[in-house]
Amino acid sequence: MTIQIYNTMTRRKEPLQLRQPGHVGLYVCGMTVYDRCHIGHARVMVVFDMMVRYLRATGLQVRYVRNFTDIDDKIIRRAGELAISIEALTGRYIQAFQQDMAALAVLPADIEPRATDHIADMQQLIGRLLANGLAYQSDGDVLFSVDRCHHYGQLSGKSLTDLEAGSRVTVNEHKHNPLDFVLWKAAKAGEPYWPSPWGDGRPGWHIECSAMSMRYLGEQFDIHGGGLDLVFPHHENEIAQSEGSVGCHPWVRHWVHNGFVNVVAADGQREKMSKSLGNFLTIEDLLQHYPGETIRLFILNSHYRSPLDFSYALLAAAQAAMDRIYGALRAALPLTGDSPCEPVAEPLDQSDRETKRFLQAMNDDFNSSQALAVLFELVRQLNSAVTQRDRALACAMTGQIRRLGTVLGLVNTDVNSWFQRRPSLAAIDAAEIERLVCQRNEARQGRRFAEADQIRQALTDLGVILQDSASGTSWSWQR
RNA sequence: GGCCGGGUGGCGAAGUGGUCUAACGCAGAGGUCUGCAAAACCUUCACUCGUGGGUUCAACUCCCACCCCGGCCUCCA
Repeated sequence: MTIQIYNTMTRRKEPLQLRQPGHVGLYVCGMTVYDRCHIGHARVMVVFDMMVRYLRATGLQVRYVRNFTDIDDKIIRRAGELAISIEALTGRYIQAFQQDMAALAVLPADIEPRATDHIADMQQLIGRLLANGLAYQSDGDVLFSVDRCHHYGQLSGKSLTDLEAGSRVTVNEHKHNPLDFVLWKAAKAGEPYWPSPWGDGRPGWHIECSAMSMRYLGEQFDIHGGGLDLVFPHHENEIAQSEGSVGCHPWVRHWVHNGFVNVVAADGQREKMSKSLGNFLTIEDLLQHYPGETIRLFILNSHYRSPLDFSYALLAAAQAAMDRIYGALRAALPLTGDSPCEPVAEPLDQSDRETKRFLQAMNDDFNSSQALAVLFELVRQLNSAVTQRDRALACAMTGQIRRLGTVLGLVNTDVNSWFQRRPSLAAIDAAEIERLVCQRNEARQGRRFAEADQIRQALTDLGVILQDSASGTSWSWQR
């Protein structure tokens, strides 16, 4: 079964073609670290994490590179505002990023390079571009000459003439073409700089991704990803400068972009969530209300290329869906024992109908939405198995749910801790709850139902939900 | 203005020439179970896929027009 993957360059799904069979080189444009991550960032990270997990689950060897942009105008400005060093600022937000990713079950990339550690690589590329006549110096800057690039505009489906006609870029004296972009910026007073053959300065934004991706994946590689908003100009420029410097085409085989997260405003209008619009919610904010897995399910419930509207109501629905999965696993616990969780040690095969359908969905441009549907079918089967007290089937289904869930980065939590994650405002602790549950069960055994109901009501008022079953009473915090 | 996406039930969201009288989740209704609940299970919940034409034996799925929404063309995931 081949994996079909949508290529922004050709605007169609294509079979995944690897330069080296069995090995995938993947580069994703990461964060500019000057603030907390918002849900838009969460989406890119979760989506590509899901892809990496899946590619690995099919037996492919993936080398995943995701960078940190740790030098740029916004970082410099922000550090100035906070009166701290750039290193302190970027260090702080890299740490915050890693915390957020851990909560979302996003695995670290294999290599997480920082721009400032690759200045020499960038300078080398810039030197080659100058030597190849594709770049020029002007007032201490080094600029890329888009007119010298035949393919310019191919990725974003734009032509140079269209771009110039509709250009909002102000005409700049020292640019040959208004669309020329900076490779190396001359140092300004008070800003950090590095020495270079063209004078002191710092790199332009786009060159870092060319330098770091080629550094770790070679001059040509398989997949380059990022948010849809990076298609133009960032990725367009990366292609121009990369192909121009190393002289290979195509530089990258597959271009993969995820859709935006939109925010629905009070008036019903939706718009892209972004830093510049100031309408963003941070992952940290969301984690106050819901576990990371719920946010992850919310993201993976729609296809990665579709727009995704965010609201707390939608997140609540995702929470209910997660509870359904964990609810089934919990109900099965008395039958299956504590940890029938099978690690994904071996590549997924098509041994059963559900796994086959799961693979088919994921092979079709990572259709996580359909894959999730398979997961929920397994959940129903597990519930039935538990009702029928079919231990073998319950164990099998539990294993399947854990196994396929892991491929999506879901179902990572211990069942009881999922339901017993204590809300911050809770006025009662677990020991006290257990004590009351026992007391109530004694009352029930003595058929003193009024007393039992009274205890249950008291717990309900404190936000604790009870469920009686043949194998005992379980409790959860109210959502 | 140029260029891209998209409009599917109460909500979210798959599907994209016949298997679709449309997956899956949330919410709702009825039933089973339960001391009562809850959960679970069963049944039910779009004769219909923005609107109007066209192509076809057959369209939600292809083509045309129109309406509406979002995005890119500037930093942005």
